[in-house]
Amino acid sequence: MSTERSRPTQADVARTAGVSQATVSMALNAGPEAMGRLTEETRQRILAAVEETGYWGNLAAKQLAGGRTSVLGVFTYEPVFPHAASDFYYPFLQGIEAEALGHDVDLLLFTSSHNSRSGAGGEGLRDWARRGRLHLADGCILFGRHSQRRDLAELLAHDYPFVFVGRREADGAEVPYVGADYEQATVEIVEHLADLGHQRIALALEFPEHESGVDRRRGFDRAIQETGAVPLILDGTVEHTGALLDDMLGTGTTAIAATPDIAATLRLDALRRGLSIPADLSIARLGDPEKPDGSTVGWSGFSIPRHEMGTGAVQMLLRHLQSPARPGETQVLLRCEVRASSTTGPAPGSKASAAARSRHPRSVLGTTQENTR
Amino acid sequence: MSTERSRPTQADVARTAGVSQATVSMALNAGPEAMGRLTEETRQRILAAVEETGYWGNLAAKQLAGGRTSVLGVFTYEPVFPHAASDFYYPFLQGIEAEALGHDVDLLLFTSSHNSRSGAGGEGLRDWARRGRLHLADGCILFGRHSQRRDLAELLAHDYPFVFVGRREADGAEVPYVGADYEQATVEIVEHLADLGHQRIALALEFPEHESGVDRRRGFDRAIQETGAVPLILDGTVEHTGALLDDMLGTGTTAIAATPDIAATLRLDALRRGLSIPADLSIARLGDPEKPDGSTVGWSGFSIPRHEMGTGAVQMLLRHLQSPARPGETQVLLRCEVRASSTTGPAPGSKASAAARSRHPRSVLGTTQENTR
DNA sequence: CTGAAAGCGCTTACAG
DNA sequence: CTGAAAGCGCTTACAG
Repeated sequence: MSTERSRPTQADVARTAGVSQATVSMALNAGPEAMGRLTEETRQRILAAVEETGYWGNLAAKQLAGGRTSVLGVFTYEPVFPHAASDFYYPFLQGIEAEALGHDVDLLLFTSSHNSRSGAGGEGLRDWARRGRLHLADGCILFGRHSQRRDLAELLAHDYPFVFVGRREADGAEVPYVGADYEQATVEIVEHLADLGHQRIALALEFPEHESGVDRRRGFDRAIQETGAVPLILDGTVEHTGALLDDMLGTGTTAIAATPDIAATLRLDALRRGLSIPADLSIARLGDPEKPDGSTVGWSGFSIPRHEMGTGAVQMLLRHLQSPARPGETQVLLRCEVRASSTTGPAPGSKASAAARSRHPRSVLGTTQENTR
Repeated sequence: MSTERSRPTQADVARTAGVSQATVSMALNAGPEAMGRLTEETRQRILAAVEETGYWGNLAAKQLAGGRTSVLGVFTYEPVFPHAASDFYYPFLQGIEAEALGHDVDLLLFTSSHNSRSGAGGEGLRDWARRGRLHLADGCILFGRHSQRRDLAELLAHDYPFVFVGRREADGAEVPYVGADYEQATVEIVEHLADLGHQRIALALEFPEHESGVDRRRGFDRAIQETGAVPLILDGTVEHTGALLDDMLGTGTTAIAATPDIAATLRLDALRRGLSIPADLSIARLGDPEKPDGSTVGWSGFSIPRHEMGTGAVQMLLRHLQSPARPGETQVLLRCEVRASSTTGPAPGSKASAAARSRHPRSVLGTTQENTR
């Protein structure tokens, strides 16, 4: 309960403790190693003085003098505030938080909502960057689908420490990230379908241009090569799943791998047309749904280790903060949990046996492990 | 695209622009008033140098030297991250954001979720405060139901600028807030019921101890005095609305004012018992529901000016930041929109006319205006 | 084991 | 109209 006008400083504490200001600094930041450099008695005296004066510390000064703030920023290209789509992002945040808590660092949310609304008035990340406000935090965790390449490039050029949750690219630079291995997961899904006897397999991606779409596409192509199945690339929009169905049926395609929202509406469309799943058509879901649809369908597909991506990103960031990132150690892909369930089955007319499923035991078990690319 | 190892400083900019460091500072912070103190030509030269060097500014230094960061903090005692209850809080945040955007200040979210989970590891606001991290922002907007009095007292004692969204009390100190006038709104609701001929009126509050409950209770008591109705104070829990109904029916009470969640379940209970609303029972809702129940019921009751509370709080905070708050100007209550709809009607057996409703024309119009207490 | 001193990158009077 | 200087509150070598 200080009655002074302005906040007490270390000098104030030092005065009432009868030591020098530098000693106060020592006592306050004493890591285990420096601990022995102070008498326990003076340390206690100083702590008492801290209480007495109501000293709080001045982060700005601390930071300026070269110390860390122990604050990590979180910037999201998606609206963080409650919102339909945000259920998808919640697990990421939980992971980030849990990990931060474990390391005793605080989290600061840089709000980007200017960005996600109308676009008026703000440019999101770049705004924060340009004004130097990003440096309120030692480094930053980024996530969200609508990231901008030039943002990342700018951050990289300025040597600002950050880690993206999800694989991202920037022009001519190595973006640090902790992502999910969509490519491998998609490979396994397509192989699973081929094993079930499907000869013609379709792919529908909601965001084919996006990194997450590119990865799935790459996995699809690879698996098609390996399995010798006939591919059908569909122009994927959630709105026109009817057209997708027509295309598939017209070409004799009996299985499809699709991003979650497309898969869900496609399934409903198919059922509405009297098709039965998986007897007439197998559908596999390439990821977790953005918006939980409350369905209890036993989807075949893979799920994204969102929590682990969050914790992993924080770990990587803290690591980079301690010692500069070495190239090749900045990009990590986590394994997705792949599972076969009730929306995929043997191709119509084929006699794929139960044994077919045993080809990828690992994927069905869904172990999560790191993969450095 | 600087290739230097560390971030460029004003000194670097000054060197390449051929001016002094202080001049760079001037040029960069030139408010309209100081604008005339620089040649347009040198200003341009400096801005060019800023681009060239990739200067970003150092907020810590800026703050330490006495300048503002132009960053406002937002601390919420509720989970900000997507959550059932958060729909209730969204409008507050929208208001806060909109206003901040208008004043060109950025918003920082101090995450408090440590707090809302298990309580392990963190104490929320006090954590931020003690480590001095609150000062990353010039001041702070607070909200959420689970605020701690001692937190506010501590902030006040340290002269940290903040404004609470919602009326809050602290021991022996004047907490700055922009709240909603629950007392007046409740008065109007009860008067409305009395006007409809109800002689016995019940009150059920979910959080009677909380400031928001105390205010409603005060309004209820006042209106009971004025109208001469017989009060019935019910022990309000959402879980036992059945018991509430019994109490009411047993005492011949024909109308009730209740906080939103109680009102909603009470209504369902009543309907289930074959009661008709409002013919047998009038129910008025004292506020907005925390969790939208998706009902399309035309509730009689009042709604909380959440968006305006958000904008008002930011305005007050910015005002206090410019010039220290004068006592008496720190507590504002906004008017709630009161409306009579289909869950309230004439008391059974009474002959209250339509004219009864005209007694409080203002409240029915629901104008929002400030009220300094 | 503790203190005196330099310096972090700014802003803000104060000189010229 | 621009520059030199002090100072914000810390941390971190460097002396004693």
